[in-house]
Order: sequence, then structure tokens, then C-alpha cells
Amino acid sequence: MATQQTDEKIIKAFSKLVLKLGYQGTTTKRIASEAGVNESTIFRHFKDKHSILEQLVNTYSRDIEQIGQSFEFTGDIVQDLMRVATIYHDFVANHQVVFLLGLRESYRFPEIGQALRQLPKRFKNLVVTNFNEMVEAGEIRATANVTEEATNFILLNFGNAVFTYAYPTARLQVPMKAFLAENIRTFAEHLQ
Amino acid sequence: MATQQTDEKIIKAFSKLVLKLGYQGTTTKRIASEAGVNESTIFRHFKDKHSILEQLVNTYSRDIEQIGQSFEFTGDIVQDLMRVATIYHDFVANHQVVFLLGLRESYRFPEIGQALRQLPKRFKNLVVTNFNEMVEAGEIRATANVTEEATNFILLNFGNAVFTYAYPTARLQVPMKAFLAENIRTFAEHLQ
DNA sequence: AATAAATGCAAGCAAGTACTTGCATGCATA
DNA sequence: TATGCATGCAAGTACTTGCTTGCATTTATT
Repeated sequence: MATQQTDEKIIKAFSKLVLKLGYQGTTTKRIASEAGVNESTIFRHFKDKHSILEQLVNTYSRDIEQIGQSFEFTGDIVQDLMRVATIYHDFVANHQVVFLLGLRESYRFPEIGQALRQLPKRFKNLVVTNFNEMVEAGEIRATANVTEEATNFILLNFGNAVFTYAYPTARLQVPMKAFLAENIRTFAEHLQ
Repeated sequence: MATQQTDEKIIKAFSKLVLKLGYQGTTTKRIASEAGVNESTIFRHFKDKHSILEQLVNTYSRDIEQIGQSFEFTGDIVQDLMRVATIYHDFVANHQVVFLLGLRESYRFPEIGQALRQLPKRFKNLVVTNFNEMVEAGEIRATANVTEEATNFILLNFGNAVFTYAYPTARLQVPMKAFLAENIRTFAEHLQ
């Protein structure tokens, strides 16, 4: 029942369609057509439609654990925050489907919400660790409230990501590169 | 075909259900039951299901134009930003349904996306105006990049709103009052 | 009391949905 | 060449959805 090639075709089609049409709009017939596969074949590879999503969420969760494992702080706050932000946005870009489905359908699929929540958690830890080291090193002034600053940093990046992927046509949107180079820098400099 | 009372019952039921069940999950049969009204009555008041949503979006758009019309800056940046943030979050709280539907379904209903985009625009204008005055008044240092700071401010608030309403059960979430009192203050103080 | 408007009720329709089934066909491996 | 596996194909099932219709009943207005 499983040539991996077909699995991938289905997942790829599913992903592409979900971005355009949402979960419900992504019907099994459309998936089949987009994947160049018969509808019945989908159900030979996946128990049901929901399992396709499940597989994507699993990948997402597995990838989350890799985040920041080999991250080395440079000691320069501006550089460090820019790198953290870059990692964050790369991750979201590579998991757009789960990210968006989490926004749109987490009320219906609690497990996605569950998995999604790990992301800010993980990044907040990373940032808090960094901030604490920086305070000790004198790179951040001692009066700074580390927790709030870290939260603000995450919310800023999260807000930008939602804007970028949920409203691809909006105007406020800052191109990602400029956002990382300028807005994150602005934020970081405030801490010094 | 129109006693306003019934109109309101339907809209209220629709709103309540959409928050829990999303647009597609909010079936006309459920609306009827929640509103205590016969299903056919819904279609005597609204052309179709989508028109219920339309009416909410119209209200949203009308209300947006009121924002900031009578806003007077105090000259104290911390206070001003806290007030702007409060107005923002009150607005979102009063229009949760449209805000959430915009997040979830704007790919399907472009008009909602359209209406939603006015909100950050409007607020960004408000903030930029304020910032420019503050720079002249010496309340914000002249070296500050007004546009980026304003964008960051909006994204911060937006991110927090999305977190609050899209993931009501998440843990990173900062209670709104604390967010306004502390995180916004932290942000504002950086500008001085 | 008489008229008209708003609603309830019950049945139903057309279209779409996820998913199934039985069989024929192609393809690779042994 | 023969066997088995993955797929295509076509038809169909059971269910849900938005929406309609015809008629009886209530409610408000004059």
C-alpha cells in the first residue's frame, strides 16, 4: 500500500491546496487531481483525510525539537536577536501549512494547537537564556525586565509572521528581510 | 420580513457559534436552534448565510472610522501609547468575530481581509502622528526611526491580540491588563 | 374584529462531502 | 513467464449542507 513517492505526492498536493483553500476547501477529489492520483489511492495511503494533516503535524513537532540545539550566542545582542528571529521565520516558512492551519482550525483540531504552542515556548526559552547571559555580561542594562522583553520579542515576531502568511496581500506588511534587518535591530538596540 | 429583534437574535447566535465552531461549523440549523428561531426564518431575514457575516463586517467597517477621532495626546509617551493600545484591544474585543473570521477565512472571503486591513493602517497612522509630535517635543529622541517603531508597536499589539483570541488556552498568553500595563510600558520607555 | 405581516412546521431538493468496493490493468521482482 | 503489489476506474453509499416551498398559526396594526 505504500510507495513513498505517492505518499509525498499526496502530502505535497494537500499542502499546496490547504494554503489556497483551507482544510475544508481541500477536498479529497481535489487532492487527487492535484497529485495526479486516483481518489481511492489517497485512502490506500492514509486512513482518512485527517491523517494527512497528522503526518504534517508530526513532522512539525519533530522539527521543533531541533530548534536552537546548536545555537551559539555571539555575545552581540543585535546579532544574536537577528539570528534568533531568522531561525524563527525560517521555521515558520518551512511549516507554513501547519502554522496556518493552527491559526485557522486549532479550535477544531486541538492537537494542532497543542503542537503549535511549543514554538513560542521554545523560542521564549532561547531568548530568556540569551537575555540573562547578556545582563550578566553587561550587554543588556541590569534594569531591563527580561521576561517582558522576551515576550515582546516573541510577540513582535509572531505578529509579523501572522501578517505575512495570513494576509499575503496586506500593505502594512514588511518584507521579511527588511523586517529582520531593521525592525529587529531597532528592537535589539533598545536593550543596550 | 424584518423585525429587528429577530435580526439581532440571529446575528447574536451566529457570532456566538462562529467563535466556537468556525464559519463552516456554524450551520444554519445550529444558528436557528441557538437563536430559538426556525431555520426558514433565517432566510427570510438574510438572503443567505454569507449575508449574516456581511452585516457584521459592515458594522466593523463603520466602527473603524470612529477610531481616534476624538483622541487627544497627553504628551506623555508612556501614557499615550498605553491609551492607544487600550483602544486597539477594546476594538478587537468588541469585534472578535470579524477579527477571528478575518484570520481564519480571509482567503475565502476577500472582503473581510479588505476590511480587516484598515485596522492596523488606522492605528499606524495614529501612532506615527503621535511619534512625530513627540520627536518635535523632545519626548522621543530625534534619532528614533519613527516608521519602524510604529510598525513594531502595531505588530506587538497585533501579535498579542492574535494570541489571545486565536489560542485562548495557550500559556504564553499575557493577561490583557498586565500586557497593557507592563509590556506596552516597557516598549514605550525605550523610546524616551 | 379584520387585515396583514412575521413566524413555525414539515418535508424535501440538489449538490457536495469523505470514504468504500470490486474489478481490471500495469509494473516490477523472482 | 508468473506472481504480487500498487494503482486506475467507475459506481455507489450514507450523510450533511444551504436553501426552498406551501401551508398553518401567531402576533401586531388599524
